[in-house]
Amino acid sequence: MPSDPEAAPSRLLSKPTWLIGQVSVHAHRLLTEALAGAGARGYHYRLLAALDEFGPASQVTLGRRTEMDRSDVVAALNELAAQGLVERTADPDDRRRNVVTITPAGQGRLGRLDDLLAGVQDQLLMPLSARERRVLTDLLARVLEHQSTP
Amino acid sequence: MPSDPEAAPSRLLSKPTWLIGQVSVHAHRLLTEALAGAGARGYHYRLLAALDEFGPASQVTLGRRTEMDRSDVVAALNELAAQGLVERTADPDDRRRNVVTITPAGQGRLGRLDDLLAGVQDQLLMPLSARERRVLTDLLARVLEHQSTP
DNA sequence: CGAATCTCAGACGGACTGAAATGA
DNA sequence: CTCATTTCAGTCAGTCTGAGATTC
Repeated sequence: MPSDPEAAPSRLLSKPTWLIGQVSVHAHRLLTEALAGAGARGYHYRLLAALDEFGPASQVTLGRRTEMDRSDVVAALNELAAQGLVERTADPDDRRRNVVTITPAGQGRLGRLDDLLAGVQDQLLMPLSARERRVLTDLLARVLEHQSTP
Repeated sequence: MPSDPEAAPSRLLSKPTWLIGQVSVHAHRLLTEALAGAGARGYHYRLLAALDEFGPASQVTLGRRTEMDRSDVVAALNELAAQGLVERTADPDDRRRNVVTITPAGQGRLGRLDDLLAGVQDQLLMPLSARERRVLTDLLARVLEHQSTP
């Protein structure tokens, strides 16, 4: 019976795809727990961030910007609207569309979630210096950029 | 209507947790597709790698080493055994246990999957130099290490 | 007519839980 | 009796698909 029964095979530990997957699981758990503590979910933050940055938008556009399924956009907006954080109004130019707008309350909420998520980044990247964090972010962004432009 | 309807909010694009999640999704897709082309799944590779590196082991031990659920270990081993890549034998010291062993055919298979996965790493990290790849791997490993030892 | 948008109900694959069977 | 291991059936949450209603 070998020494450490918890150790992962070195084949896996040395593979970027494995490391990224493991870190991603960890990050997702930190994120979900922090948001749950504030009564929110990742979908809510994504939608509020998109509305705050780009202004009012239709639901399909929101789905594209936040990488969300059309179905999940509907459900998450229902929850946000019930709390008065966004408003749905019929688009006068195209009455198939809902134009979704962030409310002042929604912006306040977004600000508080921003602080919360900044704490999560800090928690995740604890072992790295400020410089190393920038390097990591830069490398990841470049890998991601290349994905969309092959 | 703003310019690029595909652009994600900068709040998200600048957050390590978001970047890691996006890269992880991309990496997982590359991995799954490559393995599917060879008629395999990630679980198969993980199990073969653990068996090759640490030698014969019980199913619970394999589950801990590969981060797999006990249930999924059973199913994946069934598939590997059906192809003659592993063998299950009763442990003479504790007959509750199955001792799982990799066969020569399994080692051959593992070698071929290794080549395949090396290609996937290359594909994922295409935009980075060899040095940058090492830096990225090192930073990720340190973040991960800190997770288990808080 | 065909195409796009919103909405809901249900499907679908992956991960996990519970419990039976076996044996220490 | 209690605990550990293997195994299967079933559950569960997250994501996506199909279809209907509406409007262009």
